[in-house]
Amino acid sequence: MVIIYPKFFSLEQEKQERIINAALKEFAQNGYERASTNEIIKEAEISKGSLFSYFNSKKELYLFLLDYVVKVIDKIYDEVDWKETDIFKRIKAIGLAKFKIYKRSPQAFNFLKAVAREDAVEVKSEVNKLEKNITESGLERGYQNIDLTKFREDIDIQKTINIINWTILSFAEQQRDKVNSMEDIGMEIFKEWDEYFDIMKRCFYKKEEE
Amino acid sequence: MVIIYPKFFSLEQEKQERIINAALKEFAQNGYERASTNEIIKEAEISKGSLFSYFNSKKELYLFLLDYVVKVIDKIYDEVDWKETDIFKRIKAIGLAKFKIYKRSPQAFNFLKAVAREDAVEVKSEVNKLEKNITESGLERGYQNIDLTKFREDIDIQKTINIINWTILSFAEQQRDKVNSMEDIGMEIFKEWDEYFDIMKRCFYKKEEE
Amino acid sequence: MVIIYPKFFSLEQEKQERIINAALKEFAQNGYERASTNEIIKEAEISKGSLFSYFNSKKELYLFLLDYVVKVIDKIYDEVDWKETDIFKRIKAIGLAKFKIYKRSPQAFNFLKAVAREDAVEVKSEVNKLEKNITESGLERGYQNIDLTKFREDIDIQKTINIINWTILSFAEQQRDKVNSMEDIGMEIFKEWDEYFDIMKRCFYKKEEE
Amino acid sequence: MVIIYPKFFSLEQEKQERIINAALKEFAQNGYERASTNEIIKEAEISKGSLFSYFNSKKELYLFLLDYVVKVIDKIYDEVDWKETDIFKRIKAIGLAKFKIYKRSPQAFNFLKAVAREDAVEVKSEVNKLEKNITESGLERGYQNIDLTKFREDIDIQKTINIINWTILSFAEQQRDKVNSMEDIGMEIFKEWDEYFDIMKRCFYKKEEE
DNA sequence: GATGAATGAGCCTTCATTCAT
DNA sequence: GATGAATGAAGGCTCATTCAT
Repeated sequence: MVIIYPKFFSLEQEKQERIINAALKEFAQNGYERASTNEIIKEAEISKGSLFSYFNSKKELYLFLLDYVVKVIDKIYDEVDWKETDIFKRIKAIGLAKFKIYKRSPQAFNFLKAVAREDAVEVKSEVNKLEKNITESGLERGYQNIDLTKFREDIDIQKTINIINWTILSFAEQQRDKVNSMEDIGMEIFKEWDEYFDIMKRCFYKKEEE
Repeated sequence: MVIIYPKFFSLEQEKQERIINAALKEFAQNGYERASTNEIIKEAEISKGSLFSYFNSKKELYLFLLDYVVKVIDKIYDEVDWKETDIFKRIKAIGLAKFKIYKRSPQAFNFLKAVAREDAVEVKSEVNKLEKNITESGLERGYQNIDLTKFREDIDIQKTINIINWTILSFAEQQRDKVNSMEDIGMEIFKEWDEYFDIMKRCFYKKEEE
Repeated sequence: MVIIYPKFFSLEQEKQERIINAALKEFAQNGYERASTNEIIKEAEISKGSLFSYFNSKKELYLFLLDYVVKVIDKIYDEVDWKETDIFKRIKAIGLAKFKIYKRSPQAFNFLKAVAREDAVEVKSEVNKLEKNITESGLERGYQNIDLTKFREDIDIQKTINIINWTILSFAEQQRDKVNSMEDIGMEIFKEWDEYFDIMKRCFYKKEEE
Repeated sequence: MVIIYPKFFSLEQEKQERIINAALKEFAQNGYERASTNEIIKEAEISKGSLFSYFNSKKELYLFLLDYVVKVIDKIYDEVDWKETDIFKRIKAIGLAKFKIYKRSPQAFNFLKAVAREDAVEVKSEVNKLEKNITESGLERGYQNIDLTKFREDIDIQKTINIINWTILSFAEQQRDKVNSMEDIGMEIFKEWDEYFDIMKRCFYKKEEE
């Protein structure tokens, strides 16, 4: 399961990045199957033989990138303030962290976005595994240390958190389809986001909170 | 724009179904581009020449399936009781109709799910057209005649309906990922579903509803 | 070598003609290989099975047409006045006969023209055989009973006749490339033709002829 | 318009020739449309992928060959003595040059012959361009600097030159059909050729020439 | 270690021919 | 005898992977 790529990692940093970015970009733009190794080597300015000596196949390259983006996600969580106990503020903090990371490595985000839509049989099982992983560990971490006493007492809190979560994710996806690139994102999105938060706070929290 | 396929429709029912199901399955699993007509004819047990005499190209076959699933969706709406004005009962009715149809043609559902992720240039415009169609007519019909007075007055109703909708869809997707086949689905899922409804009803409706 | 097609010949005259004309046209327009039996049956309004029961293959159909046009050519020679002994008048008579026949069955001429350019391996040998046949029997008949005393005595008459013949054929081919269809042919071509005749008469005949 | 094929030209000479000859042969025998790249690679003993990496498509391969044969033709004219002003000696010089080139690359000649009959839409315009080119530059060069005073004054010189030209070409074609390979060609053909020249000289030149 | 030419299985599509009705 | 649905070999072309240099 754990494969390391000694040949690749012994390359100079800059070359590694060139290859990773070229590959992320190509897979993000075209999906697994339609992505062309030719385009990747052209963009990364390396030879065909090199690519296949670092990784052994297109599939392994893809799997490597999957691992790579997991680390990027981890960085997001590192930037979040885990002391904040209000769930909506926490979610917001995570969202902002994501946004900052995106600014730093947009390729990884686009790739991740594409991964979510990937359905090539050859990599499907790995993709699903990753997704389950992310979701679970995300939830675990994401909702650690949350102050659950703020919630109304007549509702199932875990399910309510699910509703909040699904709402955020679905809203994000809806926005993603609206904008062409993350560059377009402005503050008005965050404003609309807050409006959803307000509804949920008003409905799911006890009367006199905050 | 409206092409009919007389050769295909004059086949015996059973063969038509074999072909449709084989094609739906292959496209659902692999997306437009990577789907192989070879696999389709193998699964449907027909010859290459036949497939291309019924439909004229891979693209037309795909477009035909697009039309086909629209009809499946329409059947869903035909089974729904549109006189019911309570939004949760309405959603439940739609959900049950979907479920019944799914039992009858599961391939169509998987295909539709794949269509949503399709980005092959060759069929993109048609896919988009369909999606716009479904979304619009879906929303139009889905939320027609709903009694909005039941909602609390201190929240934006349209946004609240979005939350309800996203919750239902996300819940359904989550369930879909859990079970391997729809065969496994039992009543306990509907029970859990109702629990989400209860939370939302309790939170989004006025105090004294029913 | 001699194959007859009893099934075909027992059809009613009108149907035979429909098939022949459709086939001549399709082969003339597209050459042997690119010609489509589908187009032929569509134009002739018969079924696929019928075509292949009359003739057994595309190749036999083509060979049949080859035979058919030979008969058309024979008709040309039947219309020529073989009593005329002057070679140039004879050639002109043949040319005019060709022209008249063309008016009656242009398809056959276009087919013949296409045959001359045919190079499909599958029918090449038969085409060559036919061409040799036509050329030889054409020359035999064409130059029967010619008054050779008109020619100068210091030149080889057979070779001179070859020169005349080649000149006529090459001139005709040149004209054929210029005009798009036989419809365009006017009298000015015959005038230019006569000018070549004049040169040759002046040069190859004895001084004081006629 | 001018495409070069660096991948192809960087192959070793012998391989280039194998490919060129295989392609010339296949196109000559079958015409553009019916020629099979499969046959070409089989004959040239290269792989499918290779052929399409050198040239990008069947069409480009064909166009490349068109260019190639133009160069062969140019070589012919380079070997001709353009100071000779007698038309028959000039024609003979051209004929001999052609013959020598033919010995070196017979495939090119057969290809050129097939090109003249080509009517595939995909390459028609290029073929026509080439033909116009050849015809014009051929006539221009071929009959440059000819001493026209040798001709009789009572005939149209241009038409007479046409007759001479057609005779030569037709004679050559007749010979080509008689022999199976150019290996068979001996001096007796040139002897017969001279006899035609003698007739024409005697008839078309003024009485007291040379 | 790096290169990129070579490979060949696989893609979609066409069409002459067969054969059950 | 007539039909046309079914067949499958062959077409041009792509691309991940290999391997001699």
